[in-house]
Amino acid sequence: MPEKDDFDLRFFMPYLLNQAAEEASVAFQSHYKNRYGMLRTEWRVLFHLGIYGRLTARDISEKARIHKTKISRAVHRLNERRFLTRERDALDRRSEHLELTAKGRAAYEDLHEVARAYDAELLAAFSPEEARSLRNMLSAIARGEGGSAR
Amino acid sequence: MPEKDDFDLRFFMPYLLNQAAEEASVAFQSHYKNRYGMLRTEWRVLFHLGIYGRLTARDISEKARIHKTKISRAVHRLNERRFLTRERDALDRRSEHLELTAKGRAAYEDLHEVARAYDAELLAAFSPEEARSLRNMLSAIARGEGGSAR
DNA sequence: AAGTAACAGTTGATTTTGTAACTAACAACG
DNA sequence: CGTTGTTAGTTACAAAATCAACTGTTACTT
Repeated sequence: MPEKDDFDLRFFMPYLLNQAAEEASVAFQSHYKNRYGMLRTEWRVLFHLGIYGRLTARDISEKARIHKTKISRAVHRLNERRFLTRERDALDRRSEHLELTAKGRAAYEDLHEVARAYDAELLAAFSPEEARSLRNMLSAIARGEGGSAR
Repeated sequence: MPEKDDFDLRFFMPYLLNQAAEEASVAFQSHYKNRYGMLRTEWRVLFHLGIYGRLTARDISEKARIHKTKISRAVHRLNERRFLTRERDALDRRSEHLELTAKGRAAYEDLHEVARAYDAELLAAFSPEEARSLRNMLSAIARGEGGSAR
């Protein structure tokens, strides 16, 4: 007799994570979308450059775990709109260094502040320990821990 | 002087949630994809019908927070492959009731088991209390709690 | 009833994404 | 050097998601 339902779909992790991610992303999306007409990947690229300063597409791809084609397109658009500059590396002419322009930096700083506020708000319902624990667990899952399947 | 980085993007909730959701979903995807050639939305629809029994597209759309066009297409495909049956409501002929066929139920039961196992595995790195807490927090976020923006 | 609004579900057009194959540049090895 | 292998980034094509408009049906209003 296959024991049926002591396991509820509503608590199935991939599902729950998607729901939560969707909710969180959509709510925040309006900021970079409305204010700067950016797509999610563009916003992420911007954010990485804002934080780390000067990176190649590959650096961003690794740090953010975003596929290089997405990065490529995002960079193209951000450059087109003068949010960043591209500069070929003199020694290795395959790669290029990306950097925010003044305009890009301004957008980053604005959004950074909004992000911080949004984050605080999202976690307001939880205690600091809970929030810390949540972040740690999510990081672990994101890194692909737990899983003999891996 | 705008205080720069006491706030790390890598801990920004929408970002973290997306990473974790992506990781978890992709890892599980192979099961319904390889075994039944289903897409993510199809699998979710199947799962909902498996749990709740008899639903309309709209019910699923609400419960799963999936857009109705996605549901519509998923239902079409699942019906085509005889995983579910569609039946017009006699009283309100706009809506139709969806139900799993024997084949659909078999697939559901199989995947249900796999899901349970996957879930356990995913959470193996955490204690039961941590896991419980994680689920609760994710549910809260998914429900859109915390947020004067709402 | 007639007219308008609201709703379930579908369809088609437009955007985005994902997958593969490609170009250009470097590296390593004989 | 020349061949083979790798890497950074781009592009083309296929798959999928999003958005808007549409069909058919029921509900509401007068």
